[in-house]
Amino acid sequence: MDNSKPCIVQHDRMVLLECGHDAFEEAREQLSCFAELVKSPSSFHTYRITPLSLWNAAALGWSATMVMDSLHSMSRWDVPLGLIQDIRDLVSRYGKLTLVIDLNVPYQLILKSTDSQLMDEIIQRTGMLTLDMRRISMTELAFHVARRGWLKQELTRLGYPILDLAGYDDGQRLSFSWKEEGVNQAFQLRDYQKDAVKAFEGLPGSGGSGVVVLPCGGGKTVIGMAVMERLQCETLILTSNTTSVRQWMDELELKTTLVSAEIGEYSGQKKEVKPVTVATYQILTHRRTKDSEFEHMKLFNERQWGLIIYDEVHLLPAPVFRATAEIQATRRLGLTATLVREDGCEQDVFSLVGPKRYDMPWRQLELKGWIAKVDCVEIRVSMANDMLDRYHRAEGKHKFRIAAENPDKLPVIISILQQHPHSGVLVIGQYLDQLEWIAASIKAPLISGKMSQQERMGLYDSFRRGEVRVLVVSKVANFAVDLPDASVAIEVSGSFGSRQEEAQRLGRILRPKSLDNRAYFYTLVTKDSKEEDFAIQRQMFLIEQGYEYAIQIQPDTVERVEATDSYTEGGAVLQ
DNA sequence: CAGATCGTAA
DNA sequence: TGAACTACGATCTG
Repeated sequence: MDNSKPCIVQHDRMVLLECGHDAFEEAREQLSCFAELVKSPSSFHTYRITPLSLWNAAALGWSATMVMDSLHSMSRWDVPLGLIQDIRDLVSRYGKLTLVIDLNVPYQLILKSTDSQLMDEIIQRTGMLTLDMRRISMTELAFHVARRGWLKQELTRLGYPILDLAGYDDGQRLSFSWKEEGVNQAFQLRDYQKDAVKAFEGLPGSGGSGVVVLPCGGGKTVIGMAVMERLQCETLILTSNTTSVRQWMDELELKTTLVSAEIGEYSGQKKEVKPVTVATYQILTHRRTKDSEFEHMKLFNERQWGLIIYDEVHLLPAPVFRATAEIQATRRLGLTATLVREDGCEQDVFSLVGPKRYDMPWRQLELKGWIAKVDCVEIRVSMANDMLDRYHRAEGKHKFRIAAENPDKLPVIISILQQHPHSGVLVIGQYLDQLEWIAASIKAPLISGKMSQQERMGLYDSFRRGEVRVLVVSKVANFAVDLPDASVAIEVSGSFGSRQEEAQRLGRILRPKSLDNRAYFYTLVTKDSKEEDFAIQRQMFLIEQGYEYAIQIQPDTVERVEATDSYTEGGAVLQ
C-alpha cells in the first residue's frame, strides 16, 4: 500500500478518491477525463469507469495506456488485473470499427473492422446479415446510407462504438461573416472558444459532429455561431424554449451579417423556415393526440441544412433521436453544460449527435477570470421540536416537503442577507407556499410562474438597476434565460436530486463580477432529514466540476445564527 | 386576426 | 417519491 496516492481502484470499475489528500485536485482532474462521478460523500468521492466514459476519452485522444498510466500513478494498490483487461478492451474498441463511403456504389456505406474476428462477433451478436446488409469481405460490411444512424446507435448499445468517417453533405451554401464592431474590428473569439471550434472540426475526415461541453456563461451561442461561420451553410438550431429561440436570433443579428430576412423562428407562434431557422424541441415533439405522428419532424428535411445545432443537448427529447438517426449525413453540433441526463440516454447522444469533442471545466474558466469565483456553502439547519414530530409522523412522500419547508431556514436567510449587504441576492426555491412566506418575511418581491411576463421584466429591470436588491424566485429560475445575474444565490429547497437544476442555479451567479469577481452559493438543507440525501445527489455535478461545498452545521435556532456569522466570514470558503 | 384565456402534455 | 413551470394549440373576443 502506498498512502502517498489518493485513489483506491476497485475491480468493479469504481474508483474511490480521498478528498483531503494532497494529490486530490490533480487526481480529480485526471479522473474527470475518463470516469464519471457517481457519489460524493465527504471523505471519498466515488467514480465509475464506464464504457461510455472511456469512449469519450478515446475520442479526445486518450489511449488505453494513457488511462492505465494515469490510474497507476494515482492508485494506492496495484490496479486490478481484470480492470486493466477491461480498459484495454474497451478503449481499443473505439476506432476498431470505422464507417466510410463506398466510392463505387452510390448510397452505400462500408463498415470496416480491423480484424475479421470482430466482424464475426458483431454479425453473430446482431444477426445483421438478415437485414439489408452484405458482407463484402472478411472485414467489410456494406449497407445502405439510410441505416447509418441506426447502425451506430445499435452497435454502441451493444458495446461497439463506431468511428464515423463517412463524411457529410455540405448543405445549401449561405454566405455571411462576423459583423465588424467599432473601428473595423471584427468579433474576437476567446482562446478556448477557438479551441472548441477547432476540436469540433477535427482532423480532415473526422470531426464535424459531436458535443462541446461548456459552463453557462462560457459563450455557447458564440461557439455555435463560430461553427456556422466556418461552414458557411444553412443551419437549423434547436433549443429548449422560446426565450432562448429569440436569444439566438438576436445574437445572430447582432454579431453576424445575417439579416432578419434570413433568420426564421419555428415555434408555437411562428412557423418560418429560413436559411437559418431556430426551433424549440417542443414543437418538434408535438403531437395532436397521444398516438398521432410528429408532424413537425419534417423540419429536418425542409431545407438542405448543412449544420444542425442542438443547444442544451442534455435536454434533447427521446423522439428527436429518431429524426437525428436519419440525418447522419448532416453535420451536428451539440452544446451543453453537462452530458448527464436523468433518463440515461447519454449513449444515444454519443452515437447519434457525436462524441465529446471539447470539455472546459468551470474551474479553469474561473482561474482565467471568465466567470466568477464561487464559494459554495451547504448549511444544515436543524428542525424545531414540533416540526420534528410532524416530520416523523408524516408519510414517506410528505417527509421531504416538511423538511424542505423548515421555517428555521428563515433566520439563516436573514443572516446571509446581512453578510452581503450590498450584493444582488436570489433566493431560489421549489414550493410556492414557502417562497410566499419567505418573500413576505424579508419584504422582497416573489417571481413565480403565475406572474405575467411583463411584470417579471419590470422586476428584472429594477434588480439590474439595483433598485431591488433581493428577488425570491420559484422554478422559473430554471427556465428564464433572461433572469439577471446576481452575486449571491440562496437555495432554500430543490427538487428530488436533479444535477441539472443545481448547475442551472449556480449558473445564475457565474457571470464575472466587476469588483472582486466573487460569488456565493448557499444551499439550505434540513439536518438529519431526507433533504440531506437529495442535496448530495444534486451537488454531484458541481463537485464533478471541481467545486467543493463547505458544510456548516447549524445546531439550533436564532442564537446560533450569530455564531455562524463569524464562522462564515472567517473560513467557509473555497481555496 | 392579434391578443387573451384555457386545457393538455411531459 | 410530487410540485411547478413551460410550450403548444384551440377557442374565444373585440
